[in-house]
Amino acid sequence: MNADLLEIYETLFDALGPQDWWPAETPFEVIVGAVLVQNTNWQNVRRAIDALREDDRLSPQRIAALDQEKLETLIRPAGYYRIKAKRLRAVVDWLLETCDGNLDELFKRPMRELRKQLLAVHGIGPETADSILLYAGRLPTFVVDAYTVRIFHRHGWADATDSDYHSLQASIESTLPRVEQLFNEYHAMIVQIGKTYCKKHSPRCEDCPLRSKLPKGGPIEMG
DNA sequence: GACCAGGCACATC
DNA sequence: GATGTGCATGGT
Repeated sequence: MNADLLEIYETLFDALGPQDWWPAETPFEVIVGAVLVQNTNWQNVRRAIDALREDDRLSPQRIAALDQEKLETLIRPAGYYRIKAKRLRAVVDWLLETCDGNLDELFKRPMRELRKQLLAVHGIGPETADSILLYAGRLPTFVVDAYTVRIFHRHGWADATDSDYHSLQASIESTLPRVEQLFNEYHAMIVQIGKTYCKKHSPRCEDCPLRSKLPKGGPIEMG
C-alpha cells in the first residue's frame, strides 16, 4: 500500500464528517438492503424496502412466508427483481435455519467463520458478506466495492498485485487498526466520494477533497 | 438514446 | 484461473 490510509481518512472525515451508515432501522433491514443494492442505486432500493415495510415484511419469517411472485412485485423497483427475489429467499431461509432468525445470536459467532457461512449462501458474495458483517453485525471487516477499487487505483495507492477483492481488502486491513467504527465511516465516505467525484468516465477531480492525494499529472487511467 | 448505479452466479475458454 | 455475459429498474 503506497499511502497513509489514516491520513487519507482524516482528510475525508474533515471534508465529509460522519456518514451515519447504514441507512436502515434494524440489522435485518441492513441485510435486505445489502442484497437489494447489488449493482443498483440506493434510491431504487429504498422504494423496494418501503414497499416491504408497507406490507409489514421486514422480518425473515414474513419474507419467507411470501410466494415468489408477490416478493418479486414488492422489490421490483430495485431492479434485477427476479434474481434478487431468489437471493433474498435464500438468505431468509438460511437465517431461519441457522439461527431461527435471531440476529443477535448470529453476530456472536466468530467473524471469520460467519463470513465463510455467509459466502456459502446463494446471492451473497464478498461485498455483500462484508457489508452485512460490518453494518448489520458491527464487526470489523473492510468493505471493498467498485468505488474503492477505482479510487485506490486512480490515486496509485494500491499495488498492482492488489487487483482482486480479497488482496485489496487484506492490503487495506493490514494498514489500518481493526476498528469497526473506522471501517464503517471509511467505506461510507469512499462511496460518497465515488458517487460525487469519481464517476467511471467523468471524474471531477478538481472539486474532490482527495485531489491533493492524486499523483502528479492527475489520476491514473483505468485499464 | 446512452450511460450509470454501494454485485453475483454461471458459462465458456 | 481468467474473462465474458445476463440480470432490470429509475435517474441523469
